[in-house]
This record gives sequence, structure tokens and C-alpha cells, in this order.
Amino acid sequence: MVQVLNVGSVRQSSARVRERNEARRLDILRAAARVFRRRGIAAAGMREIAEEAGLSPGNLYHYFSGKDEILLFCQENTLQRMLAAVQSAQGTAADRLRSVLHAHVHCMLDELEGATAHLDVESLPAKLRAPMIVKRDAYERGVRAIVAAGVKSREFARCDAALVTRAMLGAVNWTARWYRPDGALGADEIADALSEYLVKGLA
Amino acid sequence: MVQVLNVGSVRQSSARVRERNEARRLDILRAAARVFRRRGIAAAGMREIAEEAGLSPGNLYHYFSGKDEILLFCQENTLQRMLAAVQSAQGTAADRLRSVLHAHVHCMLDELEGATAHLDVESLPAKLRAPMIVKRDAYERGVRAIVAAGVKSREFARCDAALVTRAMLGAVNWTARWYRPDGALGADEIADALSEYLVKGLA
Amino acid sequence: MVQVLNVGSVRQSSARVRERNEARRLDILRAAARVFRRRGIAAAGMREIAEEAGLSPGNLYHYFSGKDEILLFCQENTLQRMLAAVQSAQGTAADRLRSVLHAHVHCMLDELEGATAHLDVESLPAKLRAPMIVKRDAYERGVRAIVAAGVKSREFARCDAALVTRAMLGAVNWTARWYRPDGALGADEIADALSEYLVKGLA
Amino acid sequence: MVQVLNVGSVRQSSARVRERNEARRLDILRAAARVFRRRGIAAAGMREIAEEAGLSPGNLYHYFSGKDEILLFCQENTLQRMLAAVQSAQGTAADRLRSVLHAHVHCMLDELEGATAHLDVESLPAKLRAPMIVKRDAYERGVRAIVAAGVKSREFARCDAALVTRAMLGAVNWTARWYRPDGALGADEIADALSEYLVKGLA
DNA sequence: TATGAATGAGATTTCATTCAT
DNA sequence: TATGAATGAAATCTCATTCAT
Repeated sequence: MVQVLNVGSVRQSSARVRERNEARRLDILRAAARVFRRRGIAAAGMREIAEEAGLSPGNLYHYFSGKDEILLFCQENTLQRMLAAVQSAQGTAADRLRSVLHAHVHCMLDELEGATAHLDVESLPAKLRAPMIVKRDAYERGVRAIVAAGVKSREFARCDAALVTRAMLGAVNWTARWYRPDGALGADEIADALSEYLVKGLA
Repeated sequence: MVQVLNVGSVRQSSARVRERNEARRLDILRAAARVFRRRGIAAAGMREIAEEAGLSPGNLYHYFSGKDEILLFCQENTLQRMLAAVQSAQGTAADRLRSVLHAHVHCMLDELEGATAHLDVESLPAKLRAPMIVKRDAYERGVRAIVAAGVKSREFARCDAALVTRAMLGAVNWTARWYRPDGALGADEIADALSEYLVKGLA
Repeated sequence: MVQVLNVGSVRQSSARVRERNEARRLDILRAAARVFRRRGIAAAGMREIAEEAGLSPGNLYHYFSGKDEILLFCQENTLQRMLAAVQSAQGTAADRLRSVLHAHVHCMLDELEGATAHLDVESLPAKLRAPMIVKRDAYERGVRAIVAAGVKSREFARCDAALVTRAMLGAVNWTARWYRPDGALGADEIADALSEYLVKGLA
Repeated sequence: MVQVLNVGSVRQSSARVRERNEARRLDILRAAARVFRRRGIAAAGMREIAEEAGLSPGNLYHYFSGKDEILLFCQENTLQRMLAAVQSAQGTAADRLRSVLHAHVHCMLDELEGATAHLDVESLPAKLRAPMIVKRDAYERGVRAIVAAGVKSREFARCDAALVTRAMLGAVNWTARWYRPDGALGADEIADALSEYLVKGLA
């Protein structure tokens, strides 16, 4: 009976707790992204991530089972958004492509601060890698499909869709390496100019 | 055998020794590049490099003063070749650009087997980093100059030369991530198709 | 419910509370014993004990001051019962010995599920260890006294009572290592057969 | 050619090296056994093992891939000897049994200094555990076969061979817990008295 | 030259325990 | 009572580098 009476408050409290917990996980995620960006994946230490997130190294393990899980979370998060961009793109092939590349650049540079970590599937342990590769390939296939559709409809010139897709992705991914938040160009301008240039090469 | 034959001449022997030494350094360099590619820079261990090069860990230190020097050697080597390609390019801006990008792709994929390590200036210790950044920037400026020249001469459409340059470099650098020596496309085909596409976007 | 009913009487309530507290302590004890058995003493974590007992890690510390106290409680509990068995044994030396060994096996295999933890005095911190060693030795002396009495009365053959006692204790303690609750033999059968065999060797 | 000429000396040197290496491994083994005995398996730290063996913690990993491998080596070593004792035992069932138990006690108390670690298969990680269980069971079956043979030939009284075997093994294994090198009884006396007593219970 | 041994610093991770709520 | 968060110490293990031979 006592237990029954308490269930309500326990549940409620744990709902709030879960909420805060999830928020903390996202904080850590962002902190990790910053460190990944500064140091590269392998050189990013848990110590440094913890410090960046403002908690003790040991306490990280309250939120993530380890470095791998943090990395996985980063990558899933990012790819999820990119996949969404592919699915929601509309208009001509050129329109869709520009929109996808635009979103991609924003993904790289905005919240996650341009950590290539988010695409570095090779850094995951074998067990977590496979499902991420599936997602990554799905994304790449999605972009490629737009290119191929444009070629088929004569909107684009004939080309090797797979290779061109990779060239475009390379160009947008590389932004993470040279973008500086305090630089001359903002993320949006970069996204505009890049998607313009990359799509133009298909004409 | 070698030692026996050379016993009489210290000078000759030491010349051969130096020669062999230099050859060994290049072997190690290539071995290191393979490991960098497999594991990423930070995760590449001296032990693994040594094994890949066929010598003992301790012995590595007879040829290089440490990991940093290996990395520096890799990067200098690569950038040197890329700079040479910029300087020796001839013809219209489009020609020169295609030729530079072509060479760049070969640099990435041929001997050094596409280790992005060779561009990862951030991984160098502060002391060695500065001069490399100078060289890297010199290369980037060289490519940008070609783009700018093409724009000025109306050969290319008006564009942000710096940004487009970075897009192109991103596209070619990224090849290292997806190229597979046993894949459908060889380095040369990739180089052709990529430089074609990337230059076309400037028209 | 309980709380509601008791609101009026602080004394009654606190009596119940104490009662419930003690019951909880025993629950935790049993949970700890299961974990000790699964993992061994040193490898048993407070987290796991807490989970097994159905409460949060922090909450364990309301019932016990720490791991050591849990361990101490386990051992005292067990030895207390074994000592009681020695004191209440009656009949010939053989009868008494069988009865003690029988009880010992039940102690090992019944409620505490055969955790050798309960005999592992070495795992206690120095401060708690001494008094436990005294008790443990008292128990051993008690068993040895029965053996010695049997020898003296010619009921048993001449032998090194101390060594034989240890052999017997070893045999019964070891049951904890191989006993499986779902195995062919129940605790009672094991207790019968073992005490039979071990006493026979004294004839 | 050079390499060919050197092969001989390289091989020779590495033979000596391997020899020394193996000797070191055995030293470490014994050191580990002492620590296991002092602290129990789980509480035995690599630090302490290293210190006991007289080398730095990191250097342990030159000889063993980790704690698990040390433990495995200990157990294999011990069981190998025990199995040998079973196979070389001769005479009546009673003779063979005494000889096996005698050897077992020596195994426990002599060189390995009575670390029960050597029988604690549960402490191995799952992957290494299975093959050890096979060996351990082979040993137990070997002892049981002797008991069963004695029963069949009427040399021993009818009994549950499996259970009696375990009782005997418990008695001898337990010696590791109470034996003190500076105690009144030496390993040999203990071995004599124990095997005598344990076999007598089968008459 | 070349090797295996050795080391010390530091990485990730675990865990008993404490604390604020 | 009860909880999740937090911590500091320690554990295992890795690794670049040095050293004796």
C-alpha cells in the first residue's frame, strides 16, 4: 500500500530526473564535440571532455558507458539530422541538392561546432561501427539518388554520380577543418556559396 | 656481404651506409603512412609502425627522433610535391587547376596510400607546426591564385576564390577517406573525373 | 498504509520502524550473500549488492556503514549459528561431530547460498578482523574438542585432531564452490553423506 | 645476403632471449601466486604483483597480456601437474588415491605457496574459462575414477564417488587457507596425514 | 645497427562513498 | 528513507621513449 501510494511521486520525480539527465547528456555531447574538434577523436581525452563539460572524469560514466558511447551518440545525432534533410528536400534535383548540402554544412558548423568526429565511423569499435556504416551509406545513397535523378532527367550533365557525390560530401565535410566561428564568413554564407558552386559543376 | 666488401674503404662504406639509411627512412615513412591511414594519427602507435616497417620499436629511433619527426617528414614530403605541382602547372587557368588537382589526388592516393595524416597540421607539436602551416598556406594560396587569375581573366565566373579553393581541396582530400586500392576506380580515373567536375563548377 | 495507521503513536511507529529496519538489514544481507557467491568478495560491488537488494546504492548506507560492515554482519551471523550447533550437539563424539558437520553444510548451502565470503576473515579490514578470528578459532576449537574427546575415549582412532578438523572443515566449506541449487543432490543429502564419510575416517 | 648471414646469430640470440624470457615469466608467476595468496585473486593488484616480482607495473605487460593471462598461466601450470599425478599413480586404488592427494597437497603448498587462485576457474573471463573447466573436470573425473574403481573392486565401501571425491578435494584445497610455511607441520607431513585420513573414510 | 627490456607518464575505467534534495 | 549526482582514489592497461647489450 505504502508503495502503491508512492508510485505516483516516484514516477513523477524520476520523470523530472530523466529530463535533467537527458539535458546533461546533451551538454556533454556538445562539450565532447568541442574537444573532438580541438584535438581529433583519438587524442581527445575523457579528462578533457569532463573538464569541458564541467564535471569530474568519473562522473562522465554516470551518463555514458564510455568514450565509444559518446562518439556513437555524436554520430547518430548528426547523421539523423542529415538523413532528415535528404527526406524533406523538395523541388528540382538542383533545388534538393542545394538544400541537402546547405543543411549538411549547417550540421557541420552549427551546434556541433564542426567536429569531423561525427563522420569518422572508423573510430568506432567494430561492434558499434556496422550500424553506423549502414546509416552513413543510407545518407550517401540518398544524396547520390538526387544526383542520379538529375542526370536521368537531363537536368544535370552525364557524370559518375557516386564519385561526384563523394566530391560534394568531401567539400562540405572539409569545412569543419577550416571554419572558424570568428572568421569572415558565417555558416550560412558558407552553406550558400558552397552549395551553389557544387551544384553548378553538374550543369 | 656488403660489410665484408667495404672493409677497406671507410669513406665508401659510410657513403653506402648513408644511402641505405636514407632508403630505410623512406621505407619507414611509407610504413608509417599505411599505419596512419589504418588507425588515424593519434591512434597509430610506434610499435605498430615499427612492425609494419619490419624492425624493432627501439630501432625506429635510429632513423627518426620520434613520432613527431616521422609525422613532420610525411607532411613535408607531401606538401613539397604538391607545391611543385602548382609551380609547374601551365596553360589556361582551367588547365593549370586541373593539373594541380590531378597531381593532388595522385599525391593522396599513390605512394602514401591516402593518409590524411599528411595534411593534419594540428597533430604536430607547436614547435614544428608553425613552419608547416606556412607551407600549407603557401600551397593553398597557390591554388587560390589560379582560381583568382581565372576569375580576373573572365575564364571563370565571379566567385569567392578562397572558399571555392577550400571546397576543391576538401573534395580531393576526402578521397583518402573512401578510396580503396581494390575498388572500381583507379587513382588516375578518380583524378580525371574529380578535376573535371571541380573545374566545371567555375565556368 | 502503515504510516497512516501509526500517525498517532510515535513509540509504536518507531518500534515498527526499527523492526522493518532490521528486516531490511537481513534482506540486504541475503542479497549481499548472493552477490558474494556470484562474484567473490572483492569483486562484489556495492552497486550490484544494492541492485540485488532492490534499492539505490546510496540507500545502502542507511542500513550499513559500508561494505565492511556488511561483510562483518555476514560472517558473524554465520559463525554464530555454527557455534550454536557446536554447543547444542549431543550424544557420542561421532554423533556430535555428524550433527555439527550437518549443520555446517546447511549453513553453507541454505539461506546464505553457499557464499564462502562468510568464512573469509582475511577480507575484513584489520580492525574488524581480530574479533572475528577469535570467534572463528573458537568454532574450530569446538569442533577439534569433539574430535579430541572421541580420540581420548577411544571412540576414534589416534590422529592429529587439529589437522583432521581442518580437513573436515575444508570438505564442508568446499561445498559452497560446487553446490548448485538445481543439482542432483539437495543440501540435506549432501550434509548426510559428507558427515557420514568424514566421521568414518576417524574410526 | 646480409640478412641471410645474420639469421644464424639472430636465431641463436633470440633462443637465449626466449629462454630468459620464459624464466622471467615463471618468476612473475611465482610472485603472482604469493600475491594471490596474500590478497585473494580479485584484490591482487597488478601494481603489487609487479612490485613482488621486482619490476615496474608497465613492464608486466611485456610478459603477460594482462591479469587474466597471468591467472590462466597459474591455473594451467597447476592443473597440468595434478593431472600428471593422476596419470602416474600406481598400485591399489587406495595407493593411487593417497599418491594423488599427496601430490595435490604438495602442489598447493610448495612452489605456488598455496594460492587457491590456481583453482578458481570462476575468476577467469568467459573466454578463457571454458578450456580450464574442461581440464579441471578431467582432473576431478580422474580422481573420481580411482574412487569408483576401488568401490567396484570392493576395496572401498559403497559410496557416492562424486561426492566423496569433492569432499577429498575440498579438504586438500582448503590447506591453502590455513597452511603457514613457518607452522608446526611441513607440507609433507600434512600431505601424509591428510591422504591417510581421507582414504581411511572409504574403507 | 639492432634488439628486447624497462620505465614513467598518462589513458580509460571502476568503485566505495558522500551529498543535496 | 530514498535517490541520482558527484567525487577522488585507485585499478588496469597503453605507449613513446630510453637503455644495456
